[in-house]
Amino acid sequence: MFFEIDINGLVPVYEQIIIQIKLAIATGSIRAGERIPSVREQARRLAVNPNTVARAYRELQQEGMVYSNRGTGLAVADDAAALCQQWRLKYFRDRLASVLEDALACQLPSSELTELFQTLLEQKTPHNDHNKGETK
Amino acid sequence: MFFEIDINGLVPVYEQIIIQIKLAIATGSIRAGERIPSVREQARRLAVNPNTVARAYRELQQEGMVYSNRGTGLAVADDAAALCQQWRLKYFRDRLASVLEDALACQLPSSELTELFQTLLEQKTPHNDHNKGETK
Amino acid sequence: MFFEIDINGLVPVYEQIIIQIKLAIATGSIRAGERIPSVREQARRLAVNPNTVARAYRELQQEGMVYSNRGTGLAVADDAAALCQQWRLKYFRDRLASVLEDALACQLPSSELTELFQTLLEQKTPHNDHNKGETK
Amino acid sequence: MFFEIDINGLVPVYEQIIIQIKLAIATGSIRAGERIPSVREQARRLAVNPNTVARAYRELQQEGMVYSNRGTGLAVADDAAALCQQWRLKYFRDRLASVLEDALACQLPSSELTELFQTLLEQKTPHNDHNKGETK
DNA sequence: GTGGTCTAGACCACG
DNA sequence: GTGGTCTAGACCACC
Repeated sequence: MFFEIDINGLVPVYEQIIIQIKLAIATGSIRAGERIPSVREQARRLAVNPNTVARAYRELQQEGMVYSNRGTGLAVADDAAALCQQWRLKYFRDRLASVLEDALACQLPSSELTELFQTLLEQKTPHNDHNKGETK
Repeated sequence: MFFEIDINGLVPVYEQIIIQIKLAIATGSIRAGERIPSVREQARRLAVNPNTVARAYRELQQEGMVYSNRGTGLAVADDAAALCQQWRLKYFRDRLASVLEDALACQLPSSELTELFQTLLEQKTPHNDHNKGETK
Repeated sequence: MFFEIDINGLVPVYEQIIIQIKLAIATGSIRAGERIPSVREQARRLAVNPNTVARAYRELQQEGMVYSNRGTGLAVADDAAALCQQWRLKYFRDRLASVLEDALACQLPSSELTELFQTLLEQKTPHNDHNKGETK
Repeated sequence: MFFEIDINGLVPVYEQIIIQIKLAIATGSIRAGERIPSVREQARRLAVNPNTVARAYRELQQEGMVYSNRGTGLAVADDAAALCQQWRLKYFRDRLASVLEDALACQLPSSELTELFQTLLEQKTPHNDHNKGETK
C-alpha cells in the first residue's frame, strides 16, 4: 500500500491518490475491513497537503469504496475488492483503447503497433518465466 | 487535416492542437511549404478561443515545425515531416509504455494485457481487407 | 429507556443522547427518582465513547433534569417529567415547522403536503385499532 | 434564485447551497441551459468562502445537475428539472417521515400530531385563497 | 489521535 | 472574467 505521486503530471494529485488506492484494493494489497492510512499520515507520506488527501478520501467514500465511523478513520468496504477489480479492468482497457484509437487514426499500421507493444512488454516484464527454480 | 479537441479533458487544449498538427504533418496530411489554417479559421473550426490557437502556433514555431511568411500566414517547414515522424513514434511509444508500466505494476498478467490489446486492436481496425480495390 | 443513536448523522452524538433521555422522561419511561444508566453502561449499550455520554449527562444535570446522588449515580429530578413534556412539544413543533416552512418556501402546495403527511402517518402508525383491549 | 444560508446550523454550508440550488431548479427558478452564478459571485452574495461554493458546485456537477465548459461557467443540465423534482419529493418526504417516526416512537398520539400539523400549516400559508382576484 | 468543514489565498488554463 | 487544483491553517465532534 505504498505508492508515489507525480506532482507535476496532468492527472490531479487527488485523482492519482484515488486511482492508487483503488488499485491497491483491487490487487488485495488492502483488504475489506482494513483501515487506510489516516489523512494526515497519508499527506505526510506523499508530501502533499492534507486537504488534497481528504478530497481523495471523500470521493472514495462517495463511490462506496471506503466508509468512515467518526473518529476511527476510514476502512475498506466489504464489496470494494470486487468493485475495484471491475474498475481496474475498465481503467486499463480505456487507457489502452485511447492510445490505439489515436495511433490508428493517424495511420500507424496495426502491425507496427503490435510489434511496439510486444517489444515494450518484454522490456517491462520481469522475465522470471525461464528461470523458474533456477533463482537459487 | 481535420481533428477534434476534448474541451474538458486533462490535456490542455493548446497542447492538443500542437499534437494534432504534428500528427497531421507526420502522416503527410499537410506537406512541407503548405499553409496551415489561420488562427481565426482554426479557432472557428475547433470552437475554441483564438488566443488558445495562437499559443499552439507560437509553440509550433518555436519548435521549428512551422515558419511564418509575412502576411501569408504559417507554413510547414521543410524538415517538419521527418521531425514529426520521429516525434510520433516516441509519442505513441511513451503513451503505450506508460499504460503497460502501470498495468504491470499492479500485477495484471502480461498474458491478459496481450489479449486485451489484440481484442481492442481488432475492434478498432477498419477491417477493409476484404474490400480492397472496391473503395473506388 | 432504550434508544439508538446515529453515529454518522448531522446531529452530534451527545445531543442525540440528551434528546432521547428527555423524551424517555417525557413519556414516563423513566420516572422521577429513578436512576439512569451509568456513564459506562450507557456508553457500552450505545457503542459510544464514555466521554460522549459523560458530556450528555453533564448537560442534563445543568438543565436540572437529573441530579447526582453521591455514589449512586444520576437520578431523574422531581419536576423533570413536566419540564420534558413541555420541551417535547416545542421540540416536535419546531421540527415540523421547519419542514413546512422549507416546503412552502419552494412552492409545494399545502394540499400536497397534507396528503403526504397523512400517507406517512398511516404508514408509520402501528394500526392497533382493531385489537383494542386485547393487548392485555 | 436567491436564498440564504444558516452559517451556524447543523447542515454544512456547502450542502445548504446544493439543496437550495436543487430546489431552485425544481421550482423552475433556474431553467435548463441557464448559467448559475459564478463561484466568486455566489460566494460574495452568500458571504461565504469561494472554496465552499466550489465544493457545492463540484458535487452538483458530479450528480449531473449542472455541467461546465471551461471558462464559461456552469449551466443547468437538460434533465436537471426532472431530476430535481424527483429529488425534492424524496427530500421533503424523508424529512417529514423522520419527524413523524420520532414523534410516534415517543408515543405522541397521531391525533395530536395531525392537529399540530394543521395549525402550523395555517400559520405558515399565505392564505390568498379567499382573495383571489381581489389583489387589485 | 481521527475525519469533516471552513477560510484565505495562490496558480493554471481558458474566454 | 471563468472553473479547477492545491496549499496552509483553523475549529469541531468524537475516540
